[in-house]
Amino acid sequence: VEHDVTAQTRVRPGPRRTLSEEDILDAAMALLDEGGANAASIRGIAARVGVAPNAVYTYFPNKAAVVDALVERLLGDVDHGMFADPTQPWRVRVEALALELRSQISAHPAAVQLLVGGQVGGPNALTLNERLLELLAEVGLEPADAARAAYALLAYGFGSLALEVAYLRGAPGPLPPEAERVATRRARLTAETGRFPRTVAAADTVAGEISTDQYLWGLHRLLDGIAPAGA
Amino acid sequence: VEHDVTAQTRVRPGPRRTLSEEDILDAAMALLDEGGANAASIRGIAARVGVAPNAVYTYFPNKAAVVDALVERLLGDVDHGMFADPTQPWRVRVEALALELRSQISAHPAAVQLLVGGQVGGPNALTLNERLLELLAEVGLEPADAARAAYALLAYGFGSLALEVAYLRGAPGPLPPEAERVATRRARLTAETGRFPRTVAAADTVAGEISTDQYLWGLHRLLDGIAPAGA
DNA sequence: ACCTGAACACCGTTCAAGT
DNA sequence: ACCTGAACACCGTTCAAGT
Repeated sequence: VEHDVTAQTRVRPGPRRTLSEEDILDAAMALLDEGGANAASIRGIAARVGVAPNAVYTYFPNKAAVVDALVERLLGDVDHGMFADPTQPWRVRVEALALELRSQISAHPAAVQLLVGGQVGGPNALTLNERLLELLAEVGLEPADAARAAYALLAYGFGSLALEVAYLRGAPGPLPPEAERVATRRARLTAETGRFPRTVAAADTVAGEISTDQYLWGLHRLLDGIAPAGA
Repeated sequence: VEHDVTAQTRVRPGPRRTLSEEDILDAAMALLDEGGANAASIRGIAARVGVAPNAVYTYFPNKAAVVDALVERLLGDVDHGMFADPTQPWRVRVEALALELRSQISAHPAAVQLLVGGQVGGPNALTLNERLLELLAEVGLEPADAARAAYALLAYGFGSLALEVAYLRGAPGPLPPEAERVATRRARLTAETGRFPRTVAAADTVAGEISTDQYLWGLHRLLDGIAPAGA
């Protein structure tokens, strides 16, 4: 074997701190988007940032912590602009938040599975809940009803997201355009026309409707029930 | 080494069909309940039913198929009794279905994660959707609104379940009693009193309330919005 | 403190082989 | 058709060691 010069320049252990928590989360998110929930592995992240697998444990205690941080960062990217604007009608503000959350999270479909697995109890998650409670208090709901209403709204938004992403079955990549999703859902069902006529008909009826419109329809029915007077 | 008699009685490959699909699902469910979502592995299932890991592939093509079958069986166990009773008021029937689904699924908390990952498009899932659409049609909703309402109800129920189970953070075992869950949720938050006063207050306000009551409150607000006349 | 190689105890899945 | 052992390409995590 010839004299190996590269052996001396080869990466040696030692403090370098070329990485940051953000770098790791960036890598995790990229893997998530490219390869689905399973692709965001510690080993995959390490490979992507060019480091040994166990080096990740210098930045996060375990994989759950990475996932939590990822979800938190995602929630932190939610734009509070219109939601926080007190000059807007409260329904417009709630709708804006609902749409922001939906677009932010469904931009990374695989993250929804992580969301459901985790606690969603980090600072950014709590901040969102806090702002929502403030708004509901402004509307005139007494604390107990505001609490119940916030829970209901959260559950509905959460569930809609899960239904939307269920379409993918964990397949990697971004969500296809809404029209395509609606068409696919319908096509899958047509085989079942005999046994589930109403389900198929329902897919037909709302076929022209993008799923965001269905999402907003339900949201407003819930709001109707919560504050019927239309304060 | 002495003469090994057991070597001849040792299990040999060959057709025996001592197993059934049901046996495999039973094992998967038991592992799920005992050890959480990760415990329901192909290898774990195989070990529990006393077979080599790859023998499972005689019954199911892959792990996803096992999970799908598990979810389908869970939905098949939902009791349609009161929900199917036409003599009952429609709200009572919807509530009965909502409670049945909730109790059935939260009896196996780890299954919720599987539910979110999968399609929930099997025969039993479609049957539930079909019956719900029938009922909404009986109430007098036109097809398009019935479709939207079914979607909204499904999303809400789904999301509530996810929130309920998020409490566990994937820890194995059954859900603790509701009172305990409410107390734990509150205890976790008290550390944050300064930054999230309303969120903490909300946890206090509804602390005496079991989460099923919160679930039903939201359900009825949604129903109020869907059919305000109270038909 | 930050990183390494090596190892441990796992995964899902495939393949060739036995009955 | 149903099962086996062995293997492949993965996991998350830990440990001892290097700088």
